Amino acid sequence: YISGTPHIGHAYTTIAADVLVRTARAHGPARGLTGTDEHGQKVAAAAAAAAMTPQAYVDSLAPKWRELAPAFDARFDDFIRTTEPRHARASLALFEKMRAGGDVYEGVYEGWYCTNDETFWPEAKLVDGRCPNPECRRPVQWLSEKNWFFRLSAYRDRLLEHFRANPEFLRPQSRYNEMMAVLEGGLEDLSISRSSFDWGIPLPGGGVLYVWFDALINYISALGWPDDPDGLFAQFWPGMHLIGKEIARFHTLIWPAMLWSAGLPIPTRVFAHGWITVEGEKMSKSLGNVIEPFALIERFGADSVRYFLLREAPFGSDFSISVEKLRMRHNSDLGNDLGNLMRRSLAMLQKYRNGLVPAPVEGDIQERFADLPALVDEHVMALRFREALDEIWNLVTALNRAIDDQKPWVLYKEERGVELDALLYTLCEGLRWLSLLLFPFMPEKATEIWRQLGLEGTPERMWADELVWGKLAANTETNPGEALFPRIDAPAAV
RNA sequence: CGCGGGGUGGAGCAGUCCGGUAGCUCGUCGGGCUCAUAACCCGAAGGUCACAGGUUCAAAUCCUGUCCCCGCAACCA
Repeated sequence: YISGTPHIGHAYTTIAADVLVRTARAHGPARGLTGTDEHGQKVAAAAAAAAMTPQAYVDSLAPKWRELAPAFDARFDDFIRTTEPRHARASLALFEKMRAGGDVYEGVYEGWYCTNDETFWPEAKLVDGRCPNPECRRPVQWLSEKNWFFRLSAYRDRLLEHFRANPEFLRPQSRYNEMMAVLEGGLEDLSISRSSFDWGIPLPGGGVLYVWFDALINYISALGWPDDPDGLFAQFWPGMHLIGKEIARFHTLIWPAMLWSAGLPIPTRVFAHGWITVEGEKMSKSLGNVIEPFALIERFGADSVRYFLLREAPFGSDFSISVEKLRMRHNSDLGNDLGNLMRRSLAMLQKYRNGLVPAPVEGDIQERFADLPALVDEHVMALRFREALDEIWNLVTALNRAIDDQKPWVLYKEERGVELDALLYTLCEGLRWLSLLLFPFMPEKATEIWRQLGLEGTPERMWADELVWGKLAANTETNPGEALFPRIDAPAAV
């Protein structure tokens, strides 16, 4: 939803989706979509306040949003704005299809309306019969407008059934429970058009589509539905949705009902992640604690931020971030554990074997981590990013430990070449695995590991072909280089 | 009785749905090592799992009640 500029929370969703898509691509075709939702009364009001037309207003904001994903190295295949013609076409087509099926009818939308706030208020919210907005408190009027309604109530039982039969449909559990409670309480029909303002997709008979009704459709309009000229809809729908927890209701109740109504398949799974808070408090301009994504990238690099957001807390629950925590993670996990592992490994290879990779060997590490790729894949596909990274870090730790256990500097001094070669190979091949496995999480740094190992291209490859122990060829010439994650010191005390 | 989340060693968090020796990261202390980004490895200390009842052979985990903290309650991920 387009409003102001993106903050770190938006980046969170974007990054998680990117990791998911990149991991999926390591197994076959996958497509990632993001974009902006640009209609609605709020946008119209904000535009008016800025003395702009709504279109000019959203046009002025959209570029910042389009930059967000690339800034974090998130590569999506498409970026859709709900103000694009392709989206209007699909939205109207879906509307018509639902109407033809008998689920859309004309009705009267009415309630207490505050003209100043341009908002309908439920009776219970009114304060002494006036607008509940503390800064308004004007008298409200009873307004009724003729609108289109969607027979959402008719889908309640089917939704309940679907939820019960597919406990994985909505994750995490807390959101699932919440939606079950809503369903058990019953669903009311939904007004899906507005006639009191005009910033939206115009309907043939007058009025515009309700912003949420059209916004949800972006997932299929971007795939080319209904004409599907490129076959994308056929190939990639139904897909998965990654959203913030506050819009679970729209994505798991209303959206599936809309799709069913039009005879289309519903999303395979919806994952509603939690909020990011700053030092335990909600980010807000008045508190002055907003973390600006572009500033973080400048200081830590996109990959460290990506890593931090997905490693720090279980995906799904709210979590509290701080720049200091990010700095600690950067230094300890990335710099000390991973970066230093690569550095010391390649330094020894350089020193003892002129930087040439010895012949492939198998061993404990290879055996112990044979299942790692499958495990990581399983975790990522279930949005357990933290668990996936925990598993990957077990390999990092195991390699660091192997160095300490086997003391290559002693092996070298005592001229125990076979043992030394075996260890050095294990380290290099382990690093190659790490590069492949970490690519979805940290594309740039993973590629740097790949490069320093002396490999061609990038680690964006099919796991089934590449994550085979022993694939790193003997005599590969490594290119040890700069530290992967240079230490970042705390700002000097003030 | 509005809705939701949470209270677990110094800090930050897992574990709670499907009861069975309380786990991770950071920090602290001690040791090892010297290839490496003052990095790495090993070991130790440290917790009445908010409180009170209950169920059970057994409860952080289930049930009941209480206290405290934090979000939300205009379409903000």
